[in-house]
Amino acid sequence: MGRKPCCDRAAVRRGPWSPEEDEALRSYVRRHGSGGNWIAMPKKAGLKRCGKSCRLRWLNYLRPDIRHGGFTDEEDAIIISLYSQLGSKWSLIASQMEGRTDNDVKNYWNTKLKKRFAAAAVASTPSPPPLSRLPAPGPAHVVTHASLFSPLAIPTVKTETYTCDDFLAPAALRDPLAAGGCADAADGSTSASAASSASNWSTDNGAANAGEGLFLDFCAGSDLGAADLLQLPGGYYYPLDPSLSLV
DNA sequence: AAGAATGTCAACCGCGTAAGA
DNA sequence: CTCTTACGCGGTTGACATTCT
Repeated sequence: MGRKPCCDRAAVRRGPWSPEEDEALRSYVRRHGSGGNWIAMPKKAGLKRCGKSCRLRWLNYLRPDIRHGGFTDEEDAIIISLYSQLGSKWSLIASQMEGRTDNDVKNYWNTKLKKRFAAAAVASTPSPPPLSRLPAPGPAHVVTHASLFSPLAIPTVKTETYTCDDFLAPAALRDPLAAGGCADAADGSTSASAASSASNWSTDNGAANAGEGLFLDFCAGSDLGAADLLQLPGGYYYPLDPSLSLV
């Protein structure tokens, strides 16, 4: 007993879109917009497609401002940082990035970033965490993304597009990093303007982190400048270059 | 060269919810 | 209010491409 389908599956085409269908959809939306009704639109546009399918095709592929692939380090940083704060709110994350769709960001996370992230976590396990961060005694911890970060309250969601600067460490924090010191939490002060990015730099671990099971202690080696690290909530760092070795 | 394994990404599915009747 | 409808979203699937053995 599933939910009833949104359209007659026997009467609609499914699977990959042909160039002709793309063109029909594109030209219809250009002339009329979606008309505020995706369900009725395919019929008007002469398409034998489900309205949902049309909407998805337009939003994820045909929209003129879409960019595919070629994610930059800055975009990686944005995704990782926002994921650490928001979780799998792909539409929210994508909305902070020019020309990216939730589907694109989700796919990119699942196929690339997640693995880099997992590899970093594995690489960090052999070295014991600093005493000040030892987890409280308790049951064995399962290593999940959620377990890597403390919950973080997001006061507001930035409505404009993030820039790379939003994710650069404050100068006071960057200097000790560039000097090769271990990337431990600084004082958390920040001059970042956006509320959410400011929260990125609020590095006070506080009591919220007590009991967290696994800690990523990325220490900056001599070849590892601050620009190569993304700081994550809770005083953690993520190496933007996957080839960088972790201590 | 061929088959298997793995990666990538477009598309689908179904749930939650807002809006309107 | 309740019900219906459509939209938007996140999770998942499956086809195709690429790499490995």
